[in-house]
Amino acid sequence: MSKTLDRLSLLETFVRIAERGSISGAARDLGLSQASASRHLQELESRFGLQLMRRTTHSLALTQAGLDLLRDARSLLTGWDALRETHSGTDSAVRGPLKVVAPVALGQLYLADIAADFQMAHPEVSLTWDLNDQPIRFAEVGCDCWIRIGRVPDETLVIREIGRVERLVVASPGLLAGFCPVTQDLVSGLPFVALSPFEGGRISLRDTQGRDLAFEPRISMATNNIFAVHRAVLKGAGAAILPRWFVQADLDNGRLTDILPAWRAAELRINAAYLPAGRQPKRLSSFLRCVTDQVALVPGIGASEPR
Amino acid sequence: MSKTLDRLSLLETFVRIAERGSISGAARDLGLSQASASRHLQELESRFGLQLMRRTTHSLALTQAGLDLLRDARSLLTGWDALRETHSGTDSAVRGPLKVVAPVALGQLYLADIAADFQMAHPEVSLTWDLNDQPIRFAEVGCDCWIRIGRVPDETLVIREIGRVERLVVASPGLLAGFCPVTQDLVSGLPFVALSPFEGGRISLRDTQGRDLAFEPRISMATNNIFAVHRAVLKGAGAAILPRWFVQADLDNGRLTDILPAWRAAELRINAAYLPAGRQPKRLSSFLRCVTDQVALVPGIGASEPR
DNA sequence: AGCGGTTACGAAAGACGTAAGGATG
DNA sequence: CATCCTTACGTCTTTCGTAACCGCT
Repeated sequence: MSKTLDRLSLLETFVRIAERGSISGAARDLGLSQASASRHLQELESRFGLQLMRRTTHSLALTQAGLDLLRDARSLLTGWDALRETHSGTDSAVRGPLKVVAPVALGQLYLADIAADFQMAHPEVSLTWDLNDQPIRFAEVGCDCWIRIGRVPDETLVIREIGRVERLVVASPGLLAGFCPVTQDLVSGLPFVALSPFEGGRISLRDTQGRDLAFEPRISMATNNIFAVHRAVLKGAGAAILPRWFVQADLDNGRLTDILPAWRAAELRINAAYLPAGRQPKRLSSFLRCVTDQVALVPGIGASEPR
Repeated sequence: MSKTLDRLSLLETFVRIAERGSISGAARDLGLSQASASRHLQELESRFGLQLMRRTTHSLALTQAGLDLLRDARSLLTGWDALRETHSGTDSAVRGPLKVVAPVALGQLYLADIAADFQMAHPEVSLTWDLNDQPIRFAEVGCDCWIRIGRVPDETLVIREIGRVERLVVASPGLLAGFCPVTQDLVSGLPFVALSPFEGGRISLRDTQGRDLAFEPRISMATNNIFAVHRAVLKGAGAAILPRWFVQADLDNGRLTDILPAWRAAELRINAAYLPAGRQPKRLSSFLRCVTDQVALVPGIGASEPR
C-alpha cells in the first residue's frame, strides 16, 4: 500500500470511474493511463479495506460501500474545490463545470432563460442543463444542483426553497359556455385534464379566507406532460390545475380563464438541493443566487428569502 | 511546484504548524524532518500563490490569509477523518484525539464527571479538557468542540443547544432573618452578590405567569468567580442569582433558600459549537450525544431535543 | 552560542506509462 | 474478436532525511 498517493486524487479518480462506469473512460478524462486509474481504485480499496466496485470483465458496478462512499467523497472534493477557490491568491472568477438537474417544464421555459443568462454572465462556466422530472440518485449522477418541485427524496442533501408555484383552476371559455359564471358547486361537475402524478384522484382547493373545498373530478384525460395538458385544455377537453407561471400569457389574452379566482390549489415548493460541504464553490453559490433572484420575478412564483 | 504531494497532508502539516507555532515542533509531532515540514508549508503557499505565515527567524505568525485558510483546512480535514472512519472496512471504534473547551464552573463539576465517564467508556479517546470562560479563537486554538453558556461569538460554527441553565434567587437563612417571608417588594432592598459579567446592573425576573419584575439591586460584592459568589452568599453577604445545578445541594440541606420560588431569571442556553463538516468523526458525535443525554439528568438543566 | 528555518545533495521510494495477459459478451 | 481490467517491468520523477548555512535572541 503506497503512502504518498494524494488522497484527494484517489477520490477524484474513484468518483470519475463511478460516473463513467469505466476505468479507461475515467483515465481518459483525467489524463491518466488506464493502469494508473486502475491502481488508484485498488489503492483506495486497500486503504479502506473494502471493495468499492464489483468488476465483471465488461462492466463495473458500485458495491453498497462504494455507493456510500461516493456521496461523501463528492462532498469532500467539493470542499477542497471551494477551499482552493476561496484561498487562491489570484482572485478566481466564477468558473468550472456545473451540472444542474431541473424539472422539464419549468426547465425548458423560464429556468432555461435564467440558466442561459447565467452562463453568458459567466462565460468560463461550463453548464450542463439536464431536464428530468424523475427522482435522481444524486450520489451516482454527479450533479451539483438539483432543482425539484415538491419534496426532495434524499435526506442527505441540503435543501433550499427558491420559490413557490401558485396553481389555479383554468379552463377555456368554450368549455365554460354552459357554466358561466362558475360557482363552487358547479366546478365539481366539470371534466378535468389531470397532470400526473395526480394524488389520490382528489382536488383540494383553499380560498383566501382559509376555507377548504375538495372534490373528485371526472378525469377526461390524464398525462404526465404539462404541454399535453395545455393543448387539451385549450381545446376544451376539460379544466385543469396549472401553475400560474405556465398559463399567465393565456390568461392575459383570454384563451384561458381563471375560473375560481378566489380559490387556489396548494402551492408547491421549488427546491434547490445540493451536497453539504463546508463552503460551496463560487459557481454554485453564484448560480443559486442568480436563480433565486430571477425566479422571484416570474409571475406566480413567490420567492423565499435568500439566506 | 510538485504535483503529487498529498494535498491533505499539506493541510495537516500547515494546521499543525499553526497550532504549534513552530515548524520543527510540528515536524516532531508528525514524524517528519524539519526540512520536510518547511517544504510542505512552502509548497502550500506556492500552490495558493499567497503567503500563509510570516517568518521572522525565531517566530511564526499567521497572515490573515493563513488565518482564513486555517478554519477551512480544519473543516476539510475533519471531513476526511469522518469519511475515513465511516467507510473503513474494519469497524472503527470511537477513538482519537478530542479537544473540548468548556466553561470553568460547569466544566469542573457536572461536566467534568460526564467527560470522565465518556473517556472511560471510550478508552481509545484521548481527551483534552480545557476550561475557559473567555471567547476563544476557535480557528486558531484547534479544538473540536466548544461548550459555552450563552451566545457563541463565531458565525462560522455550527451551534447546538445541549441544555438550559435555570437560575434562581438564593440567599442564606441568616440574611433573611429580618425579611421573612420575602416578598417581591422587599427583594429589591436586599444586598446582592453579583457574578460578572453582570448586565446593566439590573436584575430581571419573570414569574410562572409571565409577569416581569426588574430592579436595580445594591451590589455588596462583584466577582467573576462563581465559587466566590457562593461563599459570600453562604456567609450572608447578600443574595445572588445562581444556577440551580450549582445550588441544588444547598437548597436541599437548607444552607440556602430559594427566596422567590415563583420567580426565575432568564434561562441561559448551554451551547455546543463545532466546525461544519459534512459528517463528524465518531468521537465527536458520540461525545455530543453523551453530553446532551447526561446533561439532561442534571437538576435545573432542561435538555433540548437531540437532533 | 543556541535555537529555528531554509537550502543543497544524495539516496531511496514509488508512481507512471507501455505492454502483455486474461476474461467476457 | 473487440473491449476492458489487471499485472509485470523499466524508467523517471519526486520526496525524504542529513547536513550545512543563515539570522535572530
